[in-house]
This record gives sequence, structure tokens and C-alpha cells, in this order.
Amino acid sequence: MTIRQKLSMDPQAADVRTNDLEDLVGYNLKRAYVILSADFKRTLGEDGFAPRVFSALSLIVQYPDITQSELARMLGIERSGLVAIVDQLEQRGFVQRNAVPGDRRVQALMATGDGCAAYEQARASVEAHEEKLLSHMTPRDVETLLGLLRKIREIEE
Amino acid sequence: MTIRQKLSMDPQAADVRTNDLEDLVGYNLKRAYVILSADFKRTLGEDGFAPRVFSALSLIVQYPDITQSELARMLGIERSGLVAIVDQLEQRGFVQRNAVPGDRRVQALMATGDGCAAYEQARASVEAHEEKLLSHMTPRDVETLLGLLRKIREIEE
DNA sequence: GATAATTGTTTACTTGGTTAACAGTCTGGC
DNA sequence: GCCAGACTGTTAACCAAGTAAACAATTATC
Repeated sequence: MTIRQKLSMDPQAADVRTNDLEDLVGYNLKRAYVILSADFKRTLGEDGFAPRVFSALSLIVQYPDITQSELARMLGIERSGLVAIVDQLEQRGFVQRNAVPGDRRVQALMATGDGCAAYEQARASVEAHEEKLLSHMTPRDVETLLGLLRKIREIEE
Repeated sequence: MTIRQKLSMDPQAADVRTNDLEDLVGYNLKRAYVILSADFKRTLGEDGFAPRVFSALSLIVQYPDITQSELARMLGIERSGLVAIVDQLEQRGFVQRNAVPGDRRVQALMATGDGCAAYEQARASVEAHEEKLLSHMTPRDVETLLGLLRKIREIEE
């Protein structure tokens, strides 16, 4: 078998989906996430929110006066990593840091009116992006997928 | 409602799984992937392969003489990003770059005997890590999940 | 033969995280 | 009341994993 014949086991061919990696959940999660994430960024555009910023704003809107520690825990990231995100949202006028009576270490995060409006708009865009991107799947499939992903996430608790 | 009463809508409470983010596929994919990835790294340990290196070795073993461009395409990454990965595998004696007769630009990647052995060991570890991590899910659930993730990945083609 | 495309590499850069350390603050046990 | 330990948000440094651009060499196409 020459080198050219070996390459005729063309890794780009249709049954490329039979290698070991195709049976690994982690690998497939990563590849699927890359697709969703790239389209998210494309949809929201340059001036829009990065996924992690959108997530943070989402929770700040839904949990008024959430603290940074709580938010970091909910998002599954380190507190230090949240600083730049909150700075960004604060600088854009979407979030304010408020002192908390009774505990001078803590700041409560509150979305501004502009922040809520921006969030609603972004949320609609994000939902539309997912709906369109996944339109080749049935709503039932999407629900099943979410359920299974949540099942994985039970490990977090 | 005081600030303390607001915070009694405890974001850490059991029904935290009802916010907007919980219905987004992208967000859940990311969170699930972080879990799988962290456990992968824990399982293979410091001297083991990072997920992306494991993935590359996997395909090199299964597609002997694959070129770097083909490999990059299959993994969904840029050619330049693959150089460091292949360098690492080559340096550890797991992979060799071979000239291809007839096309002097191309190098065919071939796993060495050591590389194949290391891969088989790692593959077994990876499979065991997933089996254990996902043991709270039925095999059918895992199969369904893989199917749905593959459905998402159809977008890639 | 000229031009466009491809290959693998190098370099610079970006993004999204983690870690460690810190000052300030709070908590709980003695 | 005191104090050690824990917590808060921040800063700076670092890391991993990727992308983009440029390039020399090579191949493909007209």
C-alpha cells in the first residue's frame, strides 16, 4: 500500500464519524459548544455581549442585588475573573455596584434600566440564534438535550 | 423589601435552575463541557494528555499518515495551532513527521509504537473517566445525548 | 510561464480562565 | 472583648487554547 492509497482512507470522507472520538461525550460537547458559541458571537456582533458577559448580566437582572461572590459561584468561575466582567458592564452603564448595609465587604449588583433593556434585547437575539441554529432539530430533541445536559450538571451539586 | 429580604431569593437555593440561562443550549453545553473537561484532566493527571493533545493523537493513530492540514480540519482548529501539539507529541516520541513522496510541502504524521501504546492506555482511561462520571445516567441516556450532539454537529458540514 | 492555491511554520495577539496575595471586614469561640 | 479564621472584592501574574497574519517553499491551473 502506497502512501497515496493509505490516504485514500480519506479522513474527510462521509464516514469520518466512526472514529474513537465520536463516541466520547466530552469531545462532542466541546465541538457542539464551539458551534453554538461561534454563532452566538456572530449574532450579537462586535458591540454585543460575549457569552460570559451575557450570562453575568442575565443573572444580575434576574437576581437583583446579587453579590459578586454569589454570581461567581452561580457561573462557576473564580471571583477574580468576575471583576473584569462587572467592570465592563458597569462602564457601559448596565450595572451598578451598591454598598450593602451591615456588611462593608459586600457590594450588591443591580442592573440599571439601560442594563435591563440591553439584556432583554440580547436575550431575544440569543433565543433567536439558538432557534435558528437548531432548526434542523425538533423542539422535543432540544428539550431532551437540555434535560440530558442538566443531568450532567447534577454533578456540580 | 429590605436588601436582606431581597437576598432571601437565594440564588443558591434549590430552584436556581429556573433562570433564563437554564433554557439555553449553549450555556448548558458550556457548563457540561467544563465538568467533563475538568475530570478528564484530573483523571489523566499532570503527565497525561490535555484533551486537545489526546484528540490529535487519537486521530493520528486511527488515520496513519494523516497530514497536518487534514488533522487540523478534522479537529476544527487552525493549522498553526496544531504545530505545538504535534511538536509535543513528536518530542515525547509518540509521533513522527514523515516526508511524502510527490509533494514536498506535506508531512505525513505517523504514530510510533510508543505512541500507539500511550494512546491505548489514555483511551482506556478516558473511557473509564466518562463511564464513571456519567454513571448516574443510563447508557441509553448517554447514547441519546451523543446522538443529539452529533445532530448539532451536522451544522459543521 | 505566470498566477493562485496550498503546506507547515513562526510570531503576535486575544480570550477566558486560574492562582496567589492582599487589605478590609465579619464571625464565632473562648 | 479578643483573636484566629473565614469572607469580600481587587490586583497582578500566569496559563491554556485558540486565531490571524505573514512567510518560504511547493504545487496546481490556465
